[in-house]
Amino acid sequence: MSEMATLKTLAQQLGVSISTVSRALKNHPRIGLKTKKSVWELAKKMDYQPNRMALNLLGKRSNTIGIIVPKIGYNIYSMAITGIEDVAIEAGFNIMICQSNESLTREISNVHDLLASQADGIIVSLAAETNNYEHFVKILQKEVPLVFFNRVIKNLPSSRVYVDNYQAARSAVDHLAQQGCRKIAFLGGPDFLYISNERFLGFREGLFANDIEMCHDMVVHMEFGQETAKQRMQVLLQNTPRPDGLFAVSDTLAIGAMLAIKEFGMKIPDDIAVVGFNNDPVCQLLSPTLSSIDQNPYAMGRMAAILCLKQLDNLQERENEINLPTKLVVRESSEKFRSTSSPSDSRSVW
Amino acid sequence: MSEMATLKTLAQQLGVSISTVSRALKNHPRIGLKTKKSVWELAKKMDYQPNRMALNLLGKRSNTIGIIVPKIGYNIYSMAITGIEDVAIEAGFNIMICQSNESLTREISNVHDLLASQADGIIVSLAAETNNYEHFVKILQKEVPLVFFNRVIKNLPSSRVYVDNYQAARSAVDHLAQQGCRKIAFLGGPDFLYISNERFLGFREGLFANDIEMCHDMVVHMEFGQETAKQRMQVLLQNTPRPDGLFAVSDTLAIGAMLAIKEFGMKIPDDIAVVGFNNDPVCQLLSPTLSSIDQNPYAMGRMAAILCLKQLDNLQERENEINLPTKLVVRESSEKFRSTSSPSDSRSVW
DNA sequence: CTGAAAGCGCTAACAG
DNA sequence: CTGTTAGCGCTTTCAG
Repeated sequence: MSEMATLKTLAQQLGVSISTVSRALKNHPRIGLKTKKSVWELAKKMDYQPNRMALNLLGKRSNTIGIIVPKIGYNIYSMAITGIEDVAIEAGFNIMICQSNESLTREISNVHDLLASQADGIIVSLAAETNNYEHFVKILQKEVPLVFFNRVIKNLPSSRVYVDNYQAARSAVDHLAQQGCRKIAFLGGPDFLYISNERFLGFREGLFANDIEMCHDMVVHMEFGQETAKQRMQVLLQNTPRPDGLFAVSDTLAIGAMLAIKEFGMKIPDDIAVVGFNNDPVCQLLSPTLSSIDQNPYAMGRMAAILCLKQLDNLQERENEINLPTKLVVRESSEKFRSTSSPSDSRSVW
Repeated sequence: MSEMATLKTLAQQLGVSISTVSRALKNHPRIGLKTKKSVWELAKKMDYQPNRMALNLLGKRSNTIGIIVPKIGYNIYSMAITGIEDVAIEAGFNIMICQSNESLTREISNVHDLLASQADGIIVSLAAETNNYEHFVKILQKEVPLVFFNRVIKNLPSSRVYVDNYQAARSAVDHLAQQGCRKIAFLGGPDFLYISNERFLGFREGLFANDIEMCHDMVVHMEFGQETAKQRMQVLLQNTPRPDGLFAVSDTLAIGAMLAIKEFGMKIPDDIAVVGFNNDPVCQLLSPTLSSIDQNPYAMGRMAAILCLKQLDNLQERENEINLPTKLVVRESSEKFRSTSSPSDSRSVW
């Protein structure tokens, strides 16, 4: 790398002291106008940029906030990251993104990397595998602000941003019941994952409220992954009774299930109606288009970043909890009686 | 943030000098065994972590490589980033990801941010808008390693990783011609974008080689974006003659076009055969499934990172050029005569 | 109005 | 085997 201009360089060339240059650059009141001018000019000419590492060392801040997500390729995470980024940049922070790849081991090493890099705050959405929270306790011990979003942990003194998963699931089941479904299956993530469980509770309550009996072998918990979902659905389709409705806790799972259903020769939504979760853009491209619950990941990311910065300013602000609204977007995959009055491709129910 | 343990802290507690602690921690040969032990123990107990900022300041390296991509949500970029990340982490580097959002202004500010953060190297895939390269010249002037991938610039002394777009496009056209298409349309990105142009040249040559006349109003250049592509395709469908084949330089454009074709009431591939570019996972989920050119973005990312690190070690290694292979993945959208012998959902042609 | 000096956390000569 | 010193680039007292 070419020798960067430093305060020292500038000072020598101008025959003044380092501190004068420093002050001139920051428009300090008691610096001579002509001195200021000449400093400014030389700085521009030499393209001087203050050395961030020195600043950071001095300020004991890295001005970086770390992010850990399962995979940046999942639409909700790329959207959430964009939200975090927008807030962070505006506040003069950089972001450092890590992918856990749904692996606990990797997530632990992500945490260590971020801590070693002196991240000023850490924002996390859990890996599917994560059933052990020691690495997060470490963050807390170091008093580094910690915010969870989407896949959150409840019993840790940290902030959380997520949606009312219980209500969202209930609304999905209500909708399926309205479509005439009486045997509704549930495709969920690992059962120790809080949000998956909340969605299950909402599901169960939905069945109850609609006088539908819950059939235990229609409730499936698994790792996330389209292929796994497909296999699990294939099994469900062999069982008797066969489901006539399906609620999946992610669009990826719903898609895997749809593939299985099609291969099995059944029609969606006529034989089985399907509702997913996340409202991934791909939902609109499927045939049939997939009904799903939208949770506005961009807003979730923004909120998470805001809470993180708040903690940085004021340690008291630890442990905030924000609930964002969801909306069920109804599309072809769950609409057995096609509404004749609906002009657009989907209707939204808040 | 709680007071982090520093060398000073440890030294004071042990009643030795800072340098002794430093040396003990690095297993320096000439340090007493018992001293080492006690240092090691206290360090573990206090969870000492060397301060990265201090290290960086000293080494004049940030140990960070910067990445600028149009959008992390695009599958090829999230895959490429994963490739870069894997290489970088193994080499002890962190990555800093920026999104240009296809905007030149944003890209310029990304470059400034990364430069200000003292990125040790920068890896870029151009924004669609970018038709001015001054900001990259600035990187070069500072002698910061610069590597382009996928959307590259040719006439700048930097490294490049991309595929043989010309050949890839030719193979797509050859395939369409084999399917009996005689009026093949082209949906491209901005015409000043090098790779889009190369794909156009391959397209043109493909037509020529197959004795097909090029019809100028079947060649469209535009911003990237599904909606725009849909609109542009709607126009093409009104024209006479109407295309019976389509090659799009990205899957997003192909998808926009497919939506237009369906709405217009034509059948894919029977009336119009379609081939996209990138082999996004969504290709397999569409109806019909979309034929596309795969360019192995993960490998592209890895390669870009490797070239970047090489430049860091040795400035002479500037300006490497790597060409990765592509393969055309044939799916339903372009197979007019369904092969009876094909058991799987797609055939691959290298 | 400007300069000198100390210090952020760490390493690497240079001395013992 | 261990301590002292200087210095990475910058800000910030404290002295002029």
